[in-house]
Amino acid sequence: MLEIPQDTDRLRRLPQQSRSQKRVTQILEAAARVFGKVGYEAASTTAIAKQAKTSVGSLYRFFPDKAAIFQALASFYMDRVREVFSEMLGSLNCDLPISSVIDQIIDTYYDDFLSQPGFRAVLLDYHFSPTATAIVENINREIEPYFEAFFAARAPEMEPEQIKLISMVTVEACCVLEFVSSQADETLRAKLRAEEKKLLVAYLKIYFPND
Amino acid sequence: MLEIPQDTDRLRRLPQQSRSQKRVTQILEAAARVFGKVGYEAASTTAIAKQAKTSVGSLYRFFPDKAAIFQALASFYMDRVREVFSEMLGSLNCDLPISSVIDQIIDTYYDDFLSQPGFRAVLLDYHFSPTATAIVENINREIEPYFEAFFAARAPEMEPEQIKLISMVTVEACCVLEFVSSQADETLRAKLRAEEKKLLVAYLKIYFPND
Amino acid sequence: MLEIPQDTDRLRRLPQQSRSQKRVTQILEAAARVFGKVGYEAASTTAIAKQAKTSVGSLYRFFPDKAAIFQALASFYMDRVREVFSEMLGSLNCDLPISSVIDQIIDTYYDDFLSQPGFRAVLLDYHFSPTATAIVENINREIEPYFEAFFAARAPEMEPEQIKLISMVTVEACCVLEFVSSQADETLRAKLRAEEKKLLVAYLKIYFPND
Amino acid sequence: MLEIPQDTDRLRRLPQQSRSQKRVTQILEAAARVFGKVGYEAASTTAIAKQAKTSVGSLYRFFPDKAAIFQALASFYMDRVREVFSEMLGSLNCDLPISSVIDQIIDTYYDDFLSQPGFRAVLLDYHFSPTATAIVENINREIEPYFEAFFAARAPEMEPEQIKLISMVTVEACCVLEFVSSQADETLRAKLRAEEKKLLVAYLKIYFPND
DNA sequence: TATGAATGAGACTTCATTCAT
DNA sequence: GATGAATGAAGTCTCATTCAT
Repeated sequence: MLEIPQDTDRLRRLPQQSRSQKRVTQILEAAARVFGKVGYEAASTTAIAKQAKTSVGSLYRFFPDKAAIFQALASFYMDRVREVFSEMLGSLNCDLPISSVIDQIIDTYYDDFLSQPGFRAVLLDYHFSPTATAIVENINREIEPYFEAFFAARAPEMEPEQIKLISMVTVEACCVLEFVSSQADETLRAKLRAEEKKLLVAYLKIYFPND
Repeated sequence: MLEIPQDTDRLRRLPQQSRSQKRVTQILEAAARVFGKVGYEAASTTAIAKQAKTSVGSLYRFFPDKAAIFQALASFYMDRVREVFSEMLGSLNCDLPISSVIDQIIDTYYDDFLSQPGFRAVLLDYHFSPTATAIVENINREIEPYFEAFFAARAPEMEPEQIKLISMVTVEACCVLEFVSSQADETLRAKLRAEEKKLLVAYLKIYFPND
Repeated sequence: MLEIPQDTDRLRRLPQQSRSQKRVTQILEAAARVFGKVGYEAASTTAIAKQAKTSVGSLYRFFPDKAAIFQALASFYMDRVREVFSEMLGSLNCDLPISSVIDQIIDTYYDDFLSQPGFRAVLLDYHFSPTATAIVENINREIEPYFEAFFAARAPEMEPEQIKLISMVTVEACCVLEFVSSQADETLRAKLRAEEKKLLVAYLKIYFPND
Repeated sequence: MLEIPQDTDRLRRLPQQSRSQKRVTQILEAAARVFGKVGYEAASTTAIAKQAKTSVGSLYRFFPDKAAIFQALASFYMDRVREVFSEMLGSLNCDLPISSVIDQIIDTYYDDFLSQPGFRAVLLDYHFSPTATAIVENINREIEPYFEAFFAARAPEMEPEQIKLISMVTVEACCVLEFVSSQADETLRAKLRAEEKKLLVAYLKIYFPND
């Protein structure tokens, strides 16, 4: 649902897709696929172009170099993440039990992001590709502030530092099963996801026992 | 303690290291450093050879190709992981509270494995490098059986499938903070580790409330 | 005065420049600038089109390929050179001392031709660009006949071969300072030009001592 | 005689040509040929490697990039020019008539340098190739000081500035026929060279009438 | 007819792998 | 057995040229 295509609800907002925008989108989608499959370093611009059903030349009309494609992809995801999380955590009914919140968040994060190989590639390559590291801010870092706000609302008396820590753990814990489940079958994935929710809820209950 | 060097207790035990073995060890250590710094793809065999203070030629006497080095490194870590975990989980006093067990396991896993860039590289590249993926079995999968045995001993009546699931989650959860903390400072790392222990213990208490 | 622009007296004479002719002129001017700055090989057709305030597409409507632009530019210069030299050497009063003739010729050659980067580019690239070499006749070769006629008039008894030789040397000598002076400042350029005139006059005095 | 080969008198001086030195020499000779044929921009590193009967890989072991090859070639020629001219002008008997000096100088300059396509390439590309321009000092500028010293010895009372000017003209005049004669046949070349000597001598006689 | 996006051959450069010394 | 120079396939990127709009 969050694939980069132009037919997304989210992207439909753009007035009308000019030829260029369509091309850029094609390339980013292709890049997501290729990076997702083999990683940044092993991804060749030719392969990306082929996936995008264009030529290298066209690709280079839009992106100065390979790193820029990665960066654009990362930026795209960051924007989506920011959008989705801010909307989700902002609009939550404050009386909702934490378990419901976690339920929704994990479902969204998995379905919209972690399930996409391109997103996973950005997450992983961040650790290595010198360019990538220089360019991409850890995407997860983007999400933390939303959790902080959310937790602060629940426990106004809690130390900000404490809240920050819990938020970090929460965010990271969201990725946990990503790595396990990447090769698992559908049924197992579902079970694992359920477990992950339990994991996170159990943890948060320590700090927010009444929610 | 788990650095690959030949001065390890473990390796020194070998009657006496032949010249070849020493050379292989050097190369693997070098590979761990280089893979750990730039990842599999960006690592060059020349760089590894230089780190190992040998020549590419020598390197290729021991390993047929770059993938083989990666594989050997992964195997090495797997063996260590198996050793350490089997020893640790096997020797645990069954009356030990789960929190203590988790405490020890996480400390060991972090200090002996995740703190090593080479180990992290294997973990990350496993997702991409086509060769690597083909070659390396998910290291974590190696650890699960030990947890299964451990949990089965605690809750003999539990469904094997259930146990398997809990083990998977437990193993994965051990990696959680790896990614967060890689750039964090010492103090923060310590705090995060403490949180991670809470996270896992809270989860396991669901299934083993009396431990 | 010899810049290629359409506002030249020479070109304005054309009944009225068709749109096409104007466009061709623009392109050639642009080509002169770009070739003059970076040379034939490094000049890109896009850069030429941009300089000419057209599109590559339009450029290719008039010229089949890059080499053709170079050729056209060279032809243009050759025509100008032929025009100017024939006029100059044809209209000279035969009683004029050789030094005055040289004076005028060198001034004209420098001011109208060699000072133009485009002309220099043609002269230099002639030696390399395989296409260019195949296409362009040595421009200087165009000028020789005029000198030959001129010298023959002065020394009717001289061997034609001898005259040919002197003409070649004369023509080449005109270029001499071009290369030195290209980076020199105004004052130095003037001095060098004066010396060049002396050089040539001294030489010609050998053969035409009374002129 | 000044071709870059290792069998030159000049280069023979090197104690013994190691494998590397031989390879570098091969590459530079090849570069001289290729640059000489098509110019810097149009010369491909592959073509140079092929000419040198090596692989691109080897070429890049010795030179970081194409520009470096050009630079090395230019440096080589500069060194030779400096050597040859300093030796020649330094060792000249001061009583020698100027015509003899010019005779020898022009012969040497032509036979040892200008006849070599590689040398001509360096001379020409100096005007264009941005890298080349940045790198190479105009070789001719190297020669001027030797002429200045030489002329100053002949006419101690002459203004230094005047001497500088004459030297510049002399050096440039040496190149004159280079361009004409590059496509001329043997006989014509000889004749042109003789004329060039006359040209220069006639000019210098203006300033040094008694020599 | 004018435009400039698209194409893809080919240039430069790197690096896994081989092999002569 | 050790070394590291040599090789060349493959990757990134540019630009002459074409063609749909």
